[in-house]
Amino acid sequence: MTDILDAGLLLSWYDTHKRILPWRQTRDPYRIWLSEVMLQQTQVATVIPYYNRFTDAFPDATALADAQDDRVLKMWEGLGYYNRCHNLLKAMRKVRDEHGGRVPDTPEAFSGLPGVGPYTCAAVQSIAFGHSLAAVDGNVNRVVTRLFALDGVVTSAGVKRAIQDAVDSAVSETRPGDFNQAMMELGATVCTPRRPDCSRCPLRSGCKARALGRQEAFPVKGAKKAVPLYPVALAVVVKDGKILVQKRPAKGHLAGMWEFPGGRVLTGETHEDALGRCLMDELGVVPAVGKLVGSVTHAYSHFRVQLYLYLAEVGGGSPTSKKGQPVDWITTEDLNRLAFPTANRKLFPLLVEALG
DNA sequence: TATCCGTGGCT
DNA sequence: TAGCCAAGGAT
Repeated sequence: MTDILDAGLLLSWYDTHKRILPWRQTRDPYRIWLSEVMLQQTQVATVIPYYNRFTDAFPDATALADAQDDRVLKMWEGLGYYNRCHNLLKAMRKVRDEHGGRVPDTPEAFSGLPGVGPYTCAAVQSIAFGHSLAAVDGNVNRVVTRLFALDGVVTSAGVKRAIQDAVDSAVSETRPGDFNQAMMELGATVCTPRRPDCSRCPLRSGCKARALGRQEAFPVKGAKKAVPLYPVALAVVVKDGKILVQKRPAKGHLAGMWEFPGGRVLTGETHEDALGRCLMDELGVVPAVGKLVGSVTHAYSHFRVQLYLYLAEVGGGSPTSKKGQPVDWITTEDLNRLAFPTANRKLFPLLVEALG
């Protein structure tokens, strides 16, 4: 019953054991919001330096709204899920233009902003404004499915409803922000995916999974899909000591990031075939493909790639964007001024060595 | 409901 | 080592 998820026990534990984190040293809704977006699917230790750089460079919502897209994306570089960055920027501009620069203080107004889903809305509105809304994230899923030994795949409608009902009933009316953070803190530091330390858990006496000795059996996950490996051929087109780079489209995979031209090697194609096809489609040029600079592999969420980087030159004509994506010639020093995906960035040392 | 969307740390 | 996982949202 309500004893199983006891907000009083949880809050007492949190008061004693919570970690000191940068976004816990402020009540600024903008900073709390920024931290929540960065923390989506991203670990605390990874976020901290990014959060500190952002708050230094953009101390409030209007400062971020006024910033140039490329500068913000460059600061996000390496954090992943780049649509979070694009949506955050869109949202800040709405805050500036439609809310007088103040973060909306009601769930109704806040939840309509780009990149703000059910979790982020509940987290920000409870932590920053004291609204009694229960936030459900991966930690909460794990803690609650264990407390109540919820069988069934955690992403199924029934289990999701059971989890939401449990936290809705338990969330503190007086300290909802701390309640939400306490649930997540418990999941992150005690009720961990592997080898949870039940001896340190304030809710251990009522935990059904522990009573069954099956803590690690929850949450139940669905079947996982195999991830394909795609070969990708890329070109370092060199001319007058400069390198050709292009910007990815504003939507989709790695939106707005810069990269070397090239693309998937289709079945039956040679690497040179693929480079010829891709550079003609994207830039309207026929490359003279030279030696292989090097190769790296990289894993994304739903597929892996093996990148093969080739030296190349273009003869007559100059590369021109055929798909509306900006194109630029840059020096090796400029590589660090633009936002590149990590997979491309892995190739930089090989490239610098090859161009020696 | 299922899939897409990154990266780094951990075991 | 290879897979798992993390303070999710959009479509």
